[in-house]
Amino acid sequence: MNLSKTSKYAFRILGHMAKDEKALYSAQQLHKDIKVPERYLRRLLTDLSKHNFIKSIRGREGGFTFARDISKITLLEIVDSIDGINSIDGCILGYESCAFDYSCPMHNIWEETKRKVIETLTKTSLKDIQNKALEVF
Amino acid sequence: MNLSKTSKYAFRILGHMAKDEKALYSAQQLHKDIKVPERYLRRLLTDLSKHNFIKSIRGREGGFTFARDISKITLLEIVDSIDGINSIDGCILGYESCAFDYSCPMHNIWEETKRKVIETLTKTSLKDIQNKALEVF
DNA sequence: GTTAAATACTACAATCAGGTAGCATTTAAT
DNA sequence: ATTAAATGCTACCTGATTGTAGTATTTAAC
Repeated sequence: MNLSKTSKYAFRILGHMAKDEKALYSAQQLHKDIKVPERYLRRLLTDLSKHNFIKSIRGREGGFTFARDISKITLLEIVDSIDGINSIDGCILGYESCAFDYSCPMHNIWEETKRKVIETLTKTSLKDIQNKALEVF
Repeated sequence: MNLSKTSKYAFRILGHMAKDEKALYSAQQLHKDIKVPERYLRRLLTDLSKHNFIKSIRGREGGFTFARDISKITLLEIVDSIDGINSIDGCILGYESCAFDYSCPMHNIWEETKRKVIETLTKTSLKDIQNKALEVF
């Protein structure tokens, strides 16, 4: 169960962009709005556009805008594209082969909790968090 | 939401030791039983004894044994001692000040899930996982 | 066509978690 | 006393993640 800092940044970026889902955002503007280091943010934006969450428009008056319907973009998909599903779904003791017949001592105890986490990440789309907060950061 | 590899190692160690809760384990023996790098394991054992989960007995015929009742040692306490409670309880977007009046866009959505995770870690003690698995690793 | 403002690429620097090594200390067996 | 087998301390190594910088490329405005 591990959410990298980069995934958190991705949540911030896309979550913020979702507030005005049709708008075009420049890296510079986003940097002013959310707390992510500028150059790292820019690199991450390029990355997110390669994963087809957003699309980039180059040149003057360019920027980033959503590539598809934000009600179809789930939080799990975002984490998965950056950290991989195993970062959430893996064995809590870190064993590679923990499943089926041979399971770790915490397997059953942790199963339901993990399911709950994955369920939330799966059923929550960017649309769902669109207008959720004041975001005074 | 972040469980470090070290916390996972701690779970493995203590979980394994719980199988025979009164026994004395040497670092060498533990290294044979669970998959944790030997020197790192030793350092971690010293650390766990400083946190009073186990106690160390030095000298020949020494080793480690539980310092207190394993039904009183919760998984949360273990994570907390290594990663800090914030690694579990912190804001999913990584904001320091996400709480109360000003919260991040995912605050409410994530709250319940987080509560579920913390609940499981809090109510599960080492006693609870004592004889749970085959542990064929 | 030139300029300005944007993204793209690539390499490098810094930080941190994970892992290793050497030597010191302790204590039971002999 | 000596030895062997255990833990304790501290410094260093390594690799992955995070963050920075320089330069190239694209495109609208003029």
